[in-house]
Amino acid sequence: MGRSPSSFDHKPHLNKGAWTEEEDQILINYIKVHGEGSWRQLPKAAGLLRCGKSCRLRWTNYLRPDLRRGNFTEEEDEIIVKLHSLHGNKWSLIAERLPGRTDNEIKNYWNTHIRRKLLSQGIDPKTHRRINAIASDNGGGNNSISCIPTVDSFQMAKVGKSRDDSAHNASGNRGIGEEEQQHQLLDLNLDLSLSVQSPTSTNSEEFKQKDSSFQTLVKPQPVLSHNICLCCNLGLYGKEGCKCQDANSDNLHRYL
DNA sequence: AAATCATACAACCGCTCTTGG
DNA sequence: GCCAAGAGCGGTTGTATGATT
Repeated sequence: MGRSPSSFDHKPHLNKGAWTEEEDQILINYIKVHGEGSWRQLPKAAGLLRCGKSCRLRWTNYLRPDLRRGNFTEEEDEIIVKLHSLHGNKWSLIAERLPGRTDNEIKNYWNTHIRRKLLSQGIDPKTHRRINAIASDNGGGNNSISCIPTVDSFQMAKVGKSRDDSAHNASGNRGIGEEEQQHQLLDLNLDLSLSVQSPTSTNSEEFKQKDSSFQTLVKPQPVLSHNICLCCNLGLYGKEGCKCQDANSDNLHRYL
């Protein structure tokens, strides 16, 4: 469908590779004046020897003023794992829920940090299920297409964090034992898997559905059925950004 | 100090989706 | 409804930097 993907490639004079400060400045200045959009025309209009695609990427992933640079926080970690367990590699969808983070950044962070962490904990980062559980599933001859994943990984990520923390703590205080952790995980092993998903479902519908299931099943404490903000949906009630105490907030009902 | 390996992340590539004529 | 252009997304690669030998 559409034009050939490489149609922009046969312009030999286009720059590639790392952007220079000068190029960045030109792009920033141009967008300040003209705003985003029309990426195809932008390089020519701005006087950049780049393809529009490259300009868009540079702006959205690096130059946008609302970007939040720096390390991911523990909360962001948790959010990413949760959302990935719901939506898989839908990085743009995940990025929507993390203001100031880009899909590219999250994708990179997933591949370099979280993915590895989950693997080291015996969790398949694709399915969010314990690796031996997957093996036994396969042995069971279950041919149904799997799987909207479980939340094992999220819980394990949290456990991992606390493990890491305790490892750094000389006193070695551990809240709960390995077995108990395992037990808790089993309790929360929510296999939301279904058969083949309807091709007509839109992302947002899909998102709402999954989010509501997720919220219903995962949230451990009682939840009011109204005025729930994003933070609460992600288990961050009362933390920075939580709007639930503000009954008039525009961010309310975001998921409901 | 040099070589090698590992990691992080910016940028590119190829594909699909959306939109307008 | 069809087609082409533009935009966006996810996967992959290239390279700079840090750690280790």
